[in-house]
Amino acid sequence: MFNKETEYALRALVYIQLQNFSERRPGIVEIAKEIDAPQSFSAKILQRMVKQGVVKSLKGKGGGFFFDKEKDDLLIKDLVSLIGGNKLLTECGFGLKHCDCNNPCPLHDQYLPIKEAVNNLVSSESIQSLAKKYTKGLFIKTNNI
Amino acid sequence: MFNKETEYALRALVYIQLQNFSERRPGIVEIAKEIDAPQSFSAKILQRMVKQGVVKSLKGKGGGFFFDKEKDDLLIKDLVSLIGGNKLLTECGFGLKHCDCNNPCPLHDQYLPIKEAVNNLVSSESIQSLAKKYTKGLFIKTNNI
DNA sequence: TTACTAAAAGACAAAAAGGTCTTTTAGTAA
DNA sequence: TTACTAAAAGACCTTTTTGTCTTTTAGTAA
Repeated sequence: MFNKETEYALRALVYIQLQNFSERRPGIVEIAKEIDAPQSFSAKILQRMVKQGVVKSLKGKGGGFFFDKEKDDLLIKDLVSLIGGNKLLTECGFGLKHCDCNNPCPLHDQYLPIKEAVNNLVSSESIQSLAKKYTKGLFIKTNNI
Repeated sequence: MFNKETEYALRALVYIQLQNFSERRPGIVEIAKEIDAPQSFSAKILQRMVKQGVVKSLKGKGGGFFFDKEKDDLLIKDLVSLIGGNKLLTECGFGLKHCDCNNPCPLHDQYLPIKEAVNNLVSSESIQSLAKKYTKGLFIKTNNI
């Protein structure tokens, strides 16, 4: 559904939030290991996230990544559009440049509800709501990856 | 939703079927132009389709691509799995290697019905059913791309 | 203030996706 | 049988995605 960058960002941010709930600030080595993603690549992605104000970081001993508690939850939709997106949300399944209800491609009728469901998913869930699913004990292992 | 290769194959095959309905066998130059796809790339893709028995071709003057009328309709699902697939159908939205109802990722519950809808789409539509939508006058321009 | 820890920056590299070009082969029609 | 048309084959190229590596900067704690 998402590209690798978005996927790693998603997992990393959920992990950071989960640790933040226990007043911990995980560092990049720990994060990459726990979410099973390449360390340098994850570092690069998180750096971008910090630059864009999505998450904060602290250097030096005891440092790591954390969310600003004052800030609103981060919707998956906003994360996705920040990184560059999910083609499912915008593009025509048949590849037409101008496909809509008035001028539909042959897949349009069946594809539209799928798009809407994806849109609904990314609009209704946030990094925080996903992290809470872990804390609610719905998942046994954090690193079941 | 699909990668470029699948998308071009889909459009090309629908166009071929549509022309076949009028007893025509379009050549690669015509096909590429009508479906708005790179000619050489489309040629390569259709050659693979011929090799795999999905569609037939005839060389020389008056030649071109055509479907074997004796054969069953080609489901989009089968085309997709032939080319290499649609990640939407198989992969976990969160990127977990082992994600299922017993061990769900935090996106699982919302993502599952989406997957099912995609599966339903590709299982219920075929090149022929899509081509028929054009012949039924649902679309004004064939090359509205 | 020194030693250590951790993020920041960005050049570089590998792999995959997407695409082009040239030559060969096969068939048709005149 | 010649000229033409069209697909087949495959080497090669470009761009994007995914990822690595090294150096620098910043902050913390002792």
